[in-house]
This record gives sequence, C-alpha cells and structure tokens, in this order.
Amino acid sequence: MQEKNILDQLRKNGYKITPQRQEILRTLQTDPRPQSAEDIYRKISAYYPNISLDTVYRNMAILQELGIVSKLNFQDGKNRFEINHADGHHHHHLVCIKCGDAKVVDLCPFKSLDKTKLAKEKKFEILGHSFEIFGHCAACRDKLGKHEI
Amino acid sequence: MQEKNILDQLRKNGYKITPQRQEILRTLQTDPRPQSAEDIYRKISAYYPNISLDTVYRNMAILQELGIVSKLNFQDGKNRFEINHADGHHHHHLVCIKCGDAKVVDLCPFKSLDKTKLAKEKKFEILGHSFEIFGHCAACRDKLGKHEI
DNA sequence: CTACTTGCAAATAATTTGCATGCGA
DNA sequence: TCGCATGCAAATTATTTGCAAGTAG
Repeated sequence: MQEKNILDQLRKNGYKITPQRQEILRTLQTDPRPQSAEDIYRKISAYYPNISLDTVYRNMAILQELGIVSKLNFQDGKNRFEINHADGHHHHHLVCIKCGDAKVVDLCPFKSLDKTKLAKEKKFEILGHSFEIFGHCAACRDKLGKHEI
Repeated sequence: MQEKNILDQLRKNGYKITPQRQEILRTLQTDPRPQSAEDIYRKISAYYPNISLDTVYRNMAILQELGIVSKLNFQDGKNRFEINHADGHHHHHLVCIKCGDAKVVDLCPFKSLDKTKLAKEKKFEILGHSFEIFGHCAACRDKLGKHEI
C-alpha cells in the first residue's frame, strides 16, 4: 500500500485529503508496529496541534473500511492499527500479555486453509481473519521468574 | 472439561463453590456458543435473581485464569466466553460482522505450526492464541444484496 | 471462624456521537 | 459553493473496583 495509491483510493471513495488524515497515514507508515488510536494521536500531537483523538478514531474507521489498515486486538482493552501492504501480504504477532510488546511473525496459518471449500461448506462469505499468538516475551519471562508468584 | 473436574479445580485453587458460580458454569455448559458477560448475566437472572453482572465478570476472569473458559473477541466491542474441552481440543469461528452470529469451524490452523521452533526463534513463551474468521453469513449476505448500498 | 464472594454504587477506559464551524475539491 | 471533516464536549458501552455485608468450608 503506497502513499500515492492510498490517497487515490481515498479520493475515489469521496474522502478528502486533509492534513490530519495525511498525518495519520504518515504515522502509520513511519512506524510499522501496531499502534492504538491514542498512540497515533499522541505522536501527531507532539508536532501538529490541530488534531483530536476523535478524528483519529473516525479516520481509523474509514481506513479500515477501505482495507488500508487492519484492526488488531491484543486482549488488553484497546484496539491497535497497522497499515496493510499493497500486495496483500500480511503477518501476525506474538503478543506479550505482560508488557504488550508485539513481535512480528512473518507467516499466516490462514493461508494453508482451503477458503473456497470452507466458504461453500459453511455458506459464508469470508472477508478477513484475525490471528494472534499470546504469551511472554523473553524479558517478561525473566522478570516473572524472579519476582512474581 | 467436565462438571466434576471444574469444581475440583476451583476448590484446589482456593475458590469456593457458590451458587452464582455454579449457575455461570451451567449456563456455559448448556449453551456451547460464545456468550458475552451480559448474555450470561441475563440468562441466569431470568430464573435466579441473586446474581449481578459484576459477579459474572469477576468469575469469567477466574475461569479464564484457570483455563476453564476462553475469551473470544468478535471485534464488536464486547468479549465472549466459551467453555473449554477437557482434552484440549478446540475450534474457531466464522463470525458474521453483520449479525454477530458465530459458526463453529472444527479446525485450528495453529496446530500445523511448529510452536517449539517458533518459540525458540523468537525467544517467546507461547501460551495461547486467538483466531477468528470474519465475513458475512448466508442470511446477511442475502439481506445486503437486497437492501444495502 | 475467616477468607473468599457477592451486590451495590461509583469509577474507569475506550470509543462514539451531536453539533456548529471549517476547509478541501 | 457544498459536502465531507474536524474539534469540542457530552454520551455510551464495556468492564473494573471499593466497600460493607454474606456465606462456603
């Protein structure tokens, strides 16, 4: 998903290219890690004051609708967003349930599934999927061993 | 995960067998579909007045901690719970993003992954995973075709 | 008895929405 | 100009927590 394509896609769908929207996209492109609405809002606020958290939320909804970003759920009460690749290639994450850190796993177990067969069998139009692996990262595992229960 | 084992497991961990707790377990066992805390609360309230939503939440946390239930996220803002099988066998879901209905898919793409290798490579202790397939169920697909945008 | 539990009410936290104004195309 | 966008503030929703009273073991 390149800069240019995204803007065109927005225009094509009747959305305008506002500075806020551009900053949000830039933030998503600059940092490939999954970011919460709050994260995005805070980063942009640091240098660009004319943005509100509401705007971030509203834009994430639009971007997700257009398939420009993916919404991820790390089970900690807040959603995170990540920009999609233009070629459809995507990865998943190893999410630490202690510190929230997410490591990329460059594979997708969904790929090996026979989607067509499944869709037909279950009479279901498959549009997307979520897959996260939960556990402890090395740092938190060490900490747990030393201090906790 | 059978009735008896669950109660023993609770006792073993210092938890008491309260009527509320038993009703929650009964509700989870009676209806195998993923249910929200509110769903569980409402069902029990219908015939057993001495239960509060707080109690349901508190118990779901405990049951999840003990591995008796799984917490599922259907991207609609509320978590759902499902009782686990004793043999560790589990399934995933085709979740309709229109009506929220969840169809069981009796397979797990996570099984084919080399967890040991992945854990070693990423220095990560794998504890669990989430996997949901999103899309439209037959009913909603029809409705969409007829009435929507 | 006594520690775990519960119900109630109040507090959080994330996300959403109404509305008047602002601005991109 | 005109309709999409934004900021602000208020509202909503799911979930959590403090506390005093209740109860299982």
